[in-house]
Amino acid sequence: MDPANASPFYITTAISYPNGRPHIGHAYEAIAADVIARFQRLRGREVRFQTGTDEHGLKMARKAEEQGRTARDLADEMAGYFQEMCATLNISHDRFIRTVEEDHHRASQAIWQRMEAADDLYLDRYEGWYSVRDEAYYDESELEEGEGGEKLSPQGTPVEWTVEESWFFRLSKYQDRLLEWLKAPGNVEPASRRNEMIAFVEGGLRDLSVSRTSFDWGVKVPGSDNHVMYVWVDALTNYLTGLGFPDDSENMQKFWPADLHLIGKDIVRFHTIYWPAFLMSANLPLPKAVFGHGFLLARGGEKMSKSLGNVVDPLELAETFGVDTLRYFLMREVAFGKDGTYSPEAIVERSNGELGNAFGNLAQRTLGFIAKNLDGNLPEIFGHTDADNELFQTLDKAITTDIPDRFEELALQQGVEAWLQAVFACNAYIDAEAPWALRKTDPERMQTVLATLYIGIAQLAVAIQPVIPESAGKLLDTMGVDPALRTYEGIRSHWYSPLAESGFTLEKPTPLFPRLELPEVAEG
RNA sequence: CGCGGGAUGGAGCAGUCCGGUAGCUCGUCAGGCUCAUAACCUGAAGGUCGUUGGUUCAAAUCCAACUCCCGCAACCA
Repeated sequence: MDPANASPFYITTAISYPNGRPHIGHAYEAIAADVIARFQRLRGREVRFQTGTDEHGLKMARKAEEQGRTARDLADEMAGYFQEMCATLNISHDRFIRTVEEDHHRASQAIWQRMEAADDLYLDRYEGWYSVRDEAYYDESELEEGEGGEKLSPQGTPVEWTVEESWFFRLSKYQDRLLEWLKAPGNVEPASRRNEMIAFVEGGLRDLSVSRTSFDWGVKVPGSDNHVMYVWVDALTNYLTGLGFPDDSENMQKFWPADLHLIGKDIVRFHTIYWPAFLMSANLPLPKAVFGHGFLLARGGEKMSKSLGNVVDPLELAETFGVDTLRYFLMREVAFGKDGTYSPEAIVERSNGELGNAFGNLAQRTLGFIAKNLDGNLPEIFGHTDADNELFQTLDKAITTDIPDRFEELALQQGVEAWLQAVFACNAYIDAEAPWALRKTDPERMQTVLATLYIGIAQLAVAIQPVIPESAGKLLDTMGVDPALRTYEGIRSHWYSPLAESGFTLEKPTPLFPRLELPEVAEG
């Protein structure tokens, strides 16, 4: 294998702020990251995949206070929901990190001390209009008048005049180096996000307030016990914590810098300006790529009574439509990096049309035919024709080039599209060769055709595993494909004849993706 | 000058960074097949790529201006 492909791969999602239950957006990000992680494993890379929750900060503290309990208690409950979501959606993370964990406090304090040692932190006084909701200070000139004459942030959120002693980070010092990093293609994607960030930095950077004294729900600043770190300082550090930082651990050596931070477009600034600056200060390598995906929106026109357009609980969606169907839909429907829409109608349409009719039915008609007409014995190959070889070439191109290349460049939608085209090619092949007709006229040719399809279906199943791991795995199990062969390389090897000769018997298959009906509407 | 997203055949969308036969899914029409989850396959119709101007041998794609639509309560990805 190519050494570049064999190198370790570290991918992270943003850690979720758990002051509410997981919504479809959290699910979207987790699924996308999982697809990428599984894809890289298929390529033979050693993958580390981290997700988790970002539990500190004033909003959590306030929320807990409102509910009359401790922040930790609230955090424990909410983190549980996020862990449950990951489990339900079949997310294959190696670590679910919680920022309240002991090792994370240690890591955050360590990076702080490094920044301090670099002379990048200084104590000063901060006063200004602070929006709790935005967790940001605003300049007087930025404020707007509310209806009652009260002051509002540019986002329309309430602001309070706040004075506090604060540690500051010399962000301005890194302006030039940040620009250089930002401008290198590949570091920040998609390009539209990159350009926004470049414009932001070119507008000039101010030093960043990085500690708070007004509450204590956070990581203590070393040597300043009345300060807790600004929530983003500790949140971003999670990517290091999970690798064992500050220790010179095996994982740090193997996986840092991260290959990909997958985040939402709303927090690109934190990940492509603050985070690289912190790392520069701490003298650590910068992540190789930060990708800001788009948001998922409910499709408009929700007045239609049969629309379920407002269902946003990802677990409910998974329950209604199936985990793999949801995963497939999100990857297939939305151009990765742009905003997208979802609706029950669209999910049902994709599932029935593409998973059910195209792929599921291809497997069903082929495997069912073998089970029925050959007593489940795998068909023998009596020499391939041009048509067979053409199909093999099409499939080979799909699984060696079209699909992996698109996935590699995070064009996930197009990768799935390429897979679907290969599925169509198999359906066209079976129609053209018509094994049901060959059954009477040329049984040997019939067997060869079925064997060709068997190989093709296995390749298709392997190729789409990252997206629909459970269904693809189940199909490959049914087909008797050794798990060790379920990689892009493995499934191209000479596995079919050995399997056929091993005496393996195919059971009568059951439909992989049953037809979905649009759920009955329970309009609230 | 609030921020951002968008305008591509009937619907929903890719493609726009790196100009060069306009692509996909669904729908429609016609035909084929009947192994299969009433699924599959083939063919066809249907687009001046929002407008205007510019650059160019060549623009959906680059530049300028303009028009229209959408989101910005909460949660935030």
